[in-house]
Amino acid sequence: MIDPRLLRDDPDATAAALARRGVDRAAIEHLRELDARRRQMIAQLDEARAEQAEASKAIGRAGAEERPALIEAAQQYKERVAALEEERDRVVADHEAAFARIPNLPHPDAPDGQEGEGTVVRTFGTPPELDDPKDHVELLEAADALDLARAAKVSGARFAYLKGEGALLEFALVRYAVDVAMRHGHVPVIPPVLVREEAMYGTGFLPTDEQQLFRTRDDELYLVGTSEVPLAGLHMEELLDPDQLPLRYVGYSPCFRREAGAHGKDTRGILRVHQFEKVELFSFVHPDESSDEHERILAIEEEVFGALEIHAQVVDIPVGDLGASAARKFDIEAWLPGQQAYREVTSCSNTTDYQSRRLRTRMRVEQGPNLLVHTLNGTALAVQRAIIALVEQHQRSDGTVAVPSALQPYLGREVLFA
RNA sequence: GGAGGGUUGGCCGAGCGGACGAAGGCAGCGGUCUUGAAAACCGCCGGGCGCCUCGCGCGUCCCGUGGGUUCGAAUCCCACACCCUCCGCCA
Repeated sequence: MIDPRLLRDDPDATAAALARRGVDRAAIEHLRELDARRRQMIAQLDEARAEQAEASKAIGRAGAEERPALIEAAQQYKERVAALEEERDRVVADHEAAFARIPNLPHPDAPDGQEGEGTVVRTFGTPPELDDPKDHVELLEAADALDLARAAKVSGARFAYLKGEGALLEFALVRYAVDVAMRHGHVPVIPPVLVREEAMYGTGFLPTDEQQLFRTRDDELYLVGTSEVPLAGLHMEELLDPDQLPLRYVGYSPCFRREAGAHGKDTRGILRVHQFEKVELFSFVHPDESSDEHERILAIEEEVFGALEIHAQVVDIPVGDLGASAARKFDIEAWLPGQQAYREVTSCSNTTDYQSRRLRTRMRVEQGPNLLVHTLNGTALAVQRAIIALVEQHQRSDGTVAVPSALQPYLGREVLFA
């Protein structure tokens, strides 16, 4: 949710910023009208309530003989307040619904453009030289580290079994990534992965991404698509002391995505599956510090992949491809020899106060009004995609995979699939 | 799954239809005292929204959440959530 006051105080600049994300002027005007009506209704209702309270208090002070007449006279206030409350509720609901669908204001430095038009900021690592690269499915299945056929029988398309060294690879990568994050001050967390609607709404996945979410039938809970959701919710409805900030976490959890609308896309292997595991970075920071924190999180991501000796590029995502809650986003795209393409392996977003406004996570300010904190999230390591990049880039002609030295202590071996 | 108890401000804890945003205590902040500190004493000490003559003002809402009764609800009624105890089940 954006700040309604911004629209009130500086409508032109706000409209211009939102126009970059495709929100048109008519929608802006509609929001302004709803905001004005809402405030008018609140003022009217407050006034009516003040009158009613005054009348009621007079009854309390009055003697027994005067009361019946006063009570009768007070009846009218009750009806008027009730009518105004009803109208206020309607206006507030309209206001909420309209604002909930407005995406976050883009960061001034975020580039214009649509999906696929991002700016490559830099590349790192050395591109592998491979004569006849196999893709991850060939490599992993040959080593019995991946079983897609049986997963399809048990769970359907876009599910997988990681077995043997495939399963060990996950344990090693996760622990490795968590260690890197912890070195940078992030506290490890295993969060709940079933959450209430409120948490989904608060993080901006509802109402805009509903078709991406798995929902439980009997309990009105959602399976999270990322641990960003429960991590963001960790401090909902809290007023934090400034000296508690920044709060930095690293979560490990499975992630569930319906991938509706992605039919026929990335159907091979484990690049795009309904269930995967991810190590996620999350920070709550003072609003002045979110841009710096964003760079910090991106640096951790680069460290994770850099030390795995994976060649990749950092992309500044254009405003047309941002999620609803993000003001700016950087992806790391690793080179996948099996596809001869750079594909997204991490993503980090600065969601400024968009999530904290809905989740009501604030910080105390000595002088002046308390502030909403800024929240940021980033992928330390998405297990399945990291496995793909790792085995495809470090494969050797005999189908074995060289383990980068940073991972060897975690895996307990120098070569996989031997 | 069954039975019972609970949810009040940063914390503890009173209040059980009218003067209650809520006693009292603790913590915190400011002051008096003191060479300094402690103690003692005095004062301050929640949040949201709205208004504006933008004043360290005014109004309104918030005692788990949402409804209801009433001129008036922290207090009465209903539903839900969460926590605790016991039984059952269970990694």
